[in-house]
Amino acid sequence: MTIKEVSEKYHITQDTLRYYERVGMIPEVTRTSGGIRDYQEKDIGWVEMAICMRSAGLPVEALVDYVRLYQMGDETFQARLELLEEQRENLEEQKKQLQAAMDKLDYKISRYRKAVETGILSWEDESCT
Amino acid sequence: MTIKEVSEKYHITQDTLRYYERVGMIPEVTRTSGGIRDYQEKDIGWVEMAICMRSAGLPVEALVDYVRLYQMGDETFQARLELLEEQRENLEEQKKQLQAAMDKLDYKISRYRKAVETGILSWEDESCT
DNA sequence: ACTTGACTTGGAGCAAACTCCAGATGATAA
DNA sequence: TTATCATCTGGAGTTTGCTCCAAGTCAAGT
Repeated sequence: MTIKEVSEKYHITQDTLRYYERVGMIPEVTRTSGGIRDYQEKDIGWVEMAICMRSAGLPVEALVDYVRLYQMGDETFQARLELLEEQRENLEEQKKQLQAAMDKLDYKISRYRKAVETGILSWEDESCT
Repeated sequence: MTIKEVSEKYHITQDTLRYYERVGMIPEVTRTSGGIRDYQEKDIGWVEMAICMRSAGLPVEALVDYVRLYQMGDETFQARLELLEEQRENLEEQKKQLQAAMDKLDYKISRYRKAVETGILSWEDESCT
């Protein structure tokens, strides 16, 4: 698969794909004899995972660390597990904050809607605690 | 409440508090006659809301827009509601991506744990599709 | 062989969201 | 009143994560 095909499949620019590889967020991609990227299934697997993790907000650096450990082989097994667990906890925390903000937004939206109905268009508490 | 007290209460730097005000993410804070910030309840309400929304990833610009509309008065009521609804949808999307990443992480972690038990320390699919 | 178009690299540029700094001013205690 | 400390402002600097560019190479069609 060419870089163009991968970029179209995952709606991500070619520049970003090269960037991910350059910084080590994914391992080096398979090349043709001429030096052109030719994404194999395993390369695409890494791309998918990178996109998924980034879309959830995992830092690039965490993924770089993971790939580095992965390439160091089986001795880094425990370290990799710990890295994943740490990132999982971060996402858990992030989820809580997301939910808190959504709850607040929902509350404000419901009040705005009610205000539209009644024609009373203002109130005091912007924080909605 | 002084800026120091607010910064300690919400674990946010004084610089960030000033920045939020400077860019218009919160309305201008009440001042003493000497020009020193003296956060009142309503100021703190805005700070709380700003911190909550930012922690969920809402862009600064969206909050600036909201405050601007708020300060323009009742004519902007509908626009404010729409802004909130749009941001709510963004969070909904963000939540889905977060969940997808968490599911993937959970799967990987469970495989790593199983591998530790059995002593078989590697497998092929890094993408865990 | 030559042209056209996709792909390559290294490095520069950019937007977002802070973060830090210097020099000035305000508040407080001796 | 003077020293000390907190806070002020405007502006510069930093970090993260891309994004763009120029100059060169590769590949496919004529």
